[in-house]
Amino acid sequence: MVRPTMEDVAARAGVSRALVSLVMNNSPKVSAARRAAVLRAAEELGYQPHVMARSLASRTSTVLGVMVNDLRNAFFADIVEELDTAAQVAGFDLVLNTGGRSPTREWNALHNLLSFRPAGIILLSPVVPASAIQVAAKQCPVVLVSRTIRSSIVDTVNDDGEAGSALAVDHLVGLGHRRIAHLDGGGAAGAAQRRRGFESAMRQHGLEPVVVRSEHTDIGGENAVRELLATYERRELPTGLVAGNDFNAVGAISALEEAGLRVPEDVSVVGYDNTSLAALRHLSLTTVDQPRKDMARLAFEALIERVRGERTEPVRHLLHPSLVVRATTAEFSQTGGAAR
Amino acid sequence: MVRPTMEDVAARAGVSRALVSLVMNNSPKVSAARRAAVLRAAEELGYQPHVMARSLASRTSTVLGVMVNDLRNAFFADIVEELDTAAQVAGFDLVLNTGGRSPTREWNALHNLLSFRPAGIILLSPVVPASAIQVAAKQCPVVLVSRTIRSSIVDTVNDDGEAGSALAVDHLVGLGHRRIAHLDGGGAAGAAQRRRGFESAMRQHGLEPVVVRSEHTDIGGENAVRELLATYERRELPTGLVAGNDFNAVGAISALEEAGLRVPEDVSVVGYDNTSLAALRHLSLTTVDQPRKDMARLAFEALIERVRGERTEPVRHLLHPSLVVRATTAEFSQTGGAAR
DNA sequence: TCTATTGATTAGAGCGCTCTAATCTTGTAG
DNA sequence: CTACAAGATTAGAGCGCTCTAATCAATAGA
Repeated sequence: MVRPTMEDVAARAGVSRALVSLVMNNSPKVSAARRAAVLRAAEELGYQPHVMARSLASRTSTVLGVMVNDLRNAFFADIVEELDTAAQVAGFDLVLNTGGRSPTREWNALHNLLSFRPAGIILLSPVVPASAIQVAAKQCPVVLVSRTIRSSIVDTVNDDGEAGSALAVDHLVGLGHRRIAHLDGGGAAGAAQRRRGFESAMRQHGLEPVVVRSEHTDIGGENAVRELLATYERRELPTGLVAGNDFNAVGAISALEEAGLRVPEDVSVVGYDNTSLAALRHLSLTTVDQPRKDMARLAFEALIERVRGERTEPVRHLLHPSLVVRATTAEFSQTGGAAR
Repeated sequence: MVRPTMEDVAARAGVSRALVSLVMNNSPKVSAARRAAVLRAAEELGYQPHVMARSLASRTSTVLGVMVNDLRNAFFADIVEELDTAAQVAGFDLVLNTGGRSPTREWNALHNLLSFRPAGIILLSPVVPASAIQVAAKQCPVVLVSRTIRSSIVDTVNDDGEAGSALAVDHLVGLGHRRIAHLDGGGAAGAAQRRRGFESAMRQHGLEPVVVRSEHTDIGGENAVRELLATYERRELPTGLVAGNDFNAVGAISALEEAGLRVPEDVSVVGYDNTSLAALRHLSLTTVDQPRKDMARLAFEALIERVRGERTEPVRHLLHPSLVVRATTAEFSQTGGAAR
C-alpha cells in the first residue's frame, strides 16, 4: 500500500527530484533524453503524483466542491454528471457533498468542502442562508445553480421559471383554452417563480389565473385535481392544467382519468422539467424543458473564469426553457373532444 | 482569499502550533484553559484545518473515491446519496467521478481517484477490466457494487438478479399464469443474471421459458411486445411478462394496450428496479426492488472495515431483492379477466 | 531539600511536492 | 582559448499540518 514518491523516481532515473517535478508538469525546459528516462522510471515504479502534496506545495487546487441538496432529483444528478464531464476535461476533480435539504447539514457540508481549499464551489439549489454563502464566497469563487442571491461575488445560473410557465400558458391559449389552472408547487424550489409566471402570462392574455395549492409529487397532483373537481361544475372546469412539475402532472392525469375525463380530449396537461418520465411514450407528457446541459456548462464556465481570475464582475445567467410538445395537450373543443 | 493557518491561530492564542494541532484533534492532554483560548482564537480568525495538509502530514486520508458509471441512473444516484450520508457521519469526504460507461474514461477516472491517495474506493458498476480493478486494489481498499470479480482483495456488493427474476416468476405462477415471457435486457448490467434467473425459475415450475430479446428502455419494451404479438396467436400469447426493468415494462404495457390488451386483466407485467416510475399511482407497476440502501450501507461498511484494517478476508454480499406488488399483475383468468 | 512522576507544552523533523535562485553545461562569438 | 549567453539541472526552502521526543511545570514522595 506504500506508493512510490517523486524521490523514488528521481533515484531510479538518476536525476534530481526537481527534474522529475518538471517532467510531471511537462515543462518545456527538460531535455528529451532526461524526460524519457524519468518517464520510464515513473512507469516502472507505477508512480503517480500525489494530488494533495502537489496542491499544498503549489498553493493551487484542482478540487471543485459541489454540494447538491438532493442527488435523487434527476435534475441535479444530470447537472452533476455534466459538471464532472467538464471538470475531467479541464483537469479538475469533484469533491461532492449532499445537503439533504437541511440547512444545518448543508452548512456542515459546505464547511467540509471549504476545508479542501477548493479552487471553487458550485452549490446546487442550496437552502442555507445567503449569509453562509457569502462567507463561503469570501474563501473561494462560488456559483449558485437554481438559487438566486444578492451578492457581488457570487455568480448564479437559473432557468427562467416565469418564462417556462408563460410558455405553457401561451401554448394552451394558442390551442384555444381559456380556463387554465396552475397546480402550485408550494415551497418547492422554483415553485414561486413558476406560479408568478403563470399568473402574469394569464393576465397578459386577459384571462383569470386559477391557482390550486399542490406539491411537486404525483399524489399532490391527484389531490389538486380532486379539489378542482369538487370546486367547479363540470362545464366550468379548467380545460388546461399547468402542473408544477412532471410528477405533479402525472398525478393530475391519473385523477382526471379516474373522474372519467380524458387527456387531452377533455383536459390538456402540461408538466415541467422534462424528466425521463415525460419522455415515456406511455405518458408522452407535454412539458417544459430546462436546459440542464447549458446550465451545467455555464455554471462550470462561470466558476472557471473566476478561478482563473478572468472576471470579477458577477454574472447572472437566466436561461430560457423550451416547450416540448407531446401528447397531453390538444386543441380546446367545446364538445369535449373527439375520440382517439 | 488567503486563509489563516495553524500558525496564525497559535500566535493569536499565544501558544505553539503543536498545541493548536492537539486542540483541533481534540486530544485529551490539553488543559481546559488553553483549549478554550485556542478555540477562541480559531473562531475569531475563522480558522479551519486544511484537509490536504493534514492528510499529508498524518499519512492518512479522509477521502473516499467513488466512481459511478452513470449518475443519471437513479439507482446509482440513490446509492451515492446513501454513501455520502454515511461518509459524513464517519468523517469522510467523497471525491466523485463518472465513467460514462467507457472503459478508457473510467480508467482515467480511476487514476484521478487514486492520485488523491484515498482511504478507499467504491466503484459502482464499473466496466473497466478486472485487471485494472486489481491494480487499484493494490493501492487502497476497493469495493465493487453491481459487479463481480474474482479477487481476494476486493469486496463486492450485488443484488441477486437471479433471485429477483425468480421472485417475479413465482409471483406470476402463483397467480395461475403458465405462459410467461421474459424481456431480456441484452448487454445491460445485470441483464444476464435476470435472464438466467427467469429461465431456471420457469424450469423449476416445469414451464417453458420464453425469452424475447429487448433492451432496458421503453421503446425496447414496446418492440419486444410487438414481436410477441407477431409471433403468437392471441390465445397462445404469454399472459405474464417479466420485464428487464421498469422502463422496459412501461413500454411493454403501452404496446399491449395499443393492441387492445388490458393490463393486468389480459396480461400481467412485472418490472424490475422499483424506480420512482413504478411507484407512480398512474402506473402502479408490480416490480422487483433492489435494496439500495442496504447495498450502499454494506458497501460503505465493507470499505471502512478494510480501511481500519479490521478484516482482510474478501466479503461478497449478495442481497435479496423483494417483490413490490402493485396493480399490473392479477390472477390469470381463462376468459380474459374480469372488469375492473 | 531533592528527585521522581505525571501532565502540559513545544521544538523540530518530515509528509510529497513546487518553485525560486543558484549552479552546471553547452555552444558560440570574439 | 576565453567569455558569456542560453539552456538544462539541482539545491533547498517552504506549503500547512502531524507526531515523536524533548522540555518544562507542578506536585508528591522520601
